[in-house]
Amino acid sequence: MSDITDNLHAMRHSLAHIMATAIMKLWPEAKLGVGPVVENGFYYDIDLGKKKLSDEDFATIEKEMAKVIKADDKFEKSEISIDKAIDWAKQAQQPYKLELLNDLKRAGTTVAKDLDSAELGLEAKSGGKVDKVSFYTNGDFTDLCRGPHVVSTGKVGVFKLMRVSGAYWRGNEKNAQMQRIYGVAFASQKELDQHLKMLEEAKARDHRKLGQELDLFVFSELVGSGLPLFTPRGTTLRDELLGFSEELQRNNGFEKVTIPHITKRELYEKSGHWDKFGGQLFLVKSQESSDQFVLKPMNCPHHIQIYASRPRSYKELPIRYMESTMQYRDEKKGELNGLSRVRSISIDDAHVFCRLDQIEAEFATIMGMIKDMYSVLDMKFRARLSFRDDSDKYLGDPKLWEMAQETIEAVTKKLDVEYFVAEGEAAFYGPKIDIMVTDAIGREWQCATEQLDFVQPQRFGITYTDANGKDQQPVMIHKALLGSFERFLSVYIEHTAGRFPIWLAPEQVRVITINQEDTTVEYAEGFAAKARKLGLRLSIDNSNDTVGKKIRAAELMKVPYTVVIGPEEIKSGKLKPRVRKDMTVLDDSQPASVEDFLSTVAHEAKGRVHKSSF
RNA sequence: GCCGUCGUAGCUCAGUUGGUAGAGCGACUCUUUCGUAAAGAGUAGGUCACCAGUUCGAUUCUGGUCGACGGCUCCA
Repeated sequence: MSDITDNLHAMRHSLAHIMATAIMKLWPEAKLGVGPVVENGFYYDIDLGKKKLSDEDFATIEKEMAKVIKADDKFEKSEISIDKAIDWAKQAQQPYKLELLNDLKRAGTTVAKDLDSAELGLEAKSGGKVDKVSFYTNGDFTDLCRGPHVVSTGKVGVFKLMRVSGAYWRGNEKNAQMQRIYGVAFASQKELDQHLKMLEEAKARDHRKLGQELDLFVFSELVGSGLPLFTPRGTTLRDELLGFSEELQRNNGFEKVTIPHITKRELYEKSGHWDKFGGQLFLVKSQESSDQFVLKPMNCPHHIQIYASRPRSYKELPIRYMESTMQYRDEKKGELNGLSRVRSISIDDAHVFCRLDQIEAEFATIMGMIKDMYSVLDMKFRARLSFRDDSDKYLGDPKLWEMAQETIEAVTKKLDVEYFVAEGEAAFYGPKIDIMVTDAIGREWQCATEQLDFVQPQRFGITYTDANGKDQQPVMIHKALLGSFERFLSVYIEHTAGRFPIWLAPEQVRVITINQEDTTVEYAEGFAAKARKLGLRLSIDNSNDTVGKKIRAAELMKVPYTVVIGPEEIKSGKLKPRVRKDMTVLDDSQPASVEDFLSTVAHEAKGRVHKSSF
């Protein structure tokens, strides 16, 4: 961490203390949980008993915080023994702090793994055993804390309380529900303003809002929550994206397969998913037999069955199956959100079956496709190498894991992809590379992924015959370029703010007639026929509205090209296309012949031309 | 699933301290035939999310269900 981010971290953390100071003053009965730093600010979990905070309380708390800041009290650090700390917690009537300290005393540094140890007064001593804890005091407020803090309460930059929400004590839903008060904080007013502006921009781009306005997808209470219905426009988007993904994959030796959407539950018992995710599977009961079916939550076990349908030779590896049909996961209600979290998911999924010595090349091929994909989509990304930690939730031979993680890192380096390692983010069956895509307003999202899997080939006992006639176990690689289409669309709609490049635009050209006379309408229809011959998607607006109003309607739908047709065009055979302002290929200052215009647009669409900024 | 907020026309919203509701946009009809972001007039459209309860009477109060939003938690 640089000095600047270090200082920002200290400021945010100090603000958490200042907020706690203010709240203790306003509600002395408050019981404090923990108050860590998060991405753009800080929060503090607080148990206020029956008092429910709302947005209206923020002004009061902020005012009280301002007093603390104005006092400019020094943050004084003190170190005391655990036993004394426990006495302090009892005296201060802080049961949550007391619980932390008791755990700390009982288990040393291994305690409270579910919490960020930086927020506890936990000093990791070389021996691994904690005997002392540190406290910070500002004015008459003292809190168990490791720090770091700024020198005094006056040095904390600018902040704003944003929201309050429920949060379980120590993240466990069996524990008490506390109130999490969340604030953002920056070094300067300018940075805070920028952040607030970004949030506003994000709200304006919200894919749920744009999805409705641009007529891309809808939900129906009768169908159910988390089950989006894609309109013709939305389906065009999906199909174009899928077409591109499949084209890339086909060019790299992937073959499409087709599987049913239901399967006997035994398939997932064998794969290990039933144990791990059984609660999130939709069950389907047969009325003809005693079979218990489930809706497929994934495709890999099916693909394994295709692989396993006959003996395989080392010569035919790698075998690469792709598949993008819908999958179903019974996500928890409260987690559903627009398209970004749904219960019906389609992924541009594929599974590679290969030999150990082919892993590196396969990973490189997939990374190459990811680069192609996001270059055309005009989105920057970096790779998160999701490795295991030392917990016991992972299956398979640790040695293989280690070897695989090394290979993955080597490939990423070799292909010159920016990356970082995230321990503990691996799937239970193997390490993976997750692609973190940055959108136009700077937010990062996980989209593409490639994952190594040693576990399923073993569980299903699939083999190939090597050069010596011996059975060997292949390795599996799971991959997705876009990831879930639903999720990707949510990201991409917000990235582009609905201004899709020509190859993805559901409606590429809109033809507006200046009047409803036969000659005008016939000319427009002739124009449309020529355009459709070139594979363009367009519509004619010959409604009885003014030209201005029809232009406005096309603008609101973010149609890339709008063409007005009237006596002038019919006479000259030339068009003056109105070009959506972010488009760069066609210049709308000059009239163009019908043929030139259409071939330019068709060429742009076919070439998947994108522009450089949204 | 949990905590909190919310649900009035296709959309955005107003309103009813309990006596079954209104605007703008959109749709439809007519007039207008128009030159690059809203032409004018009229008409239709609502079991006030759903189901119970209280009440002479519920869209309004109470309870439950469903759905949405902000978080928590989870994410193959």
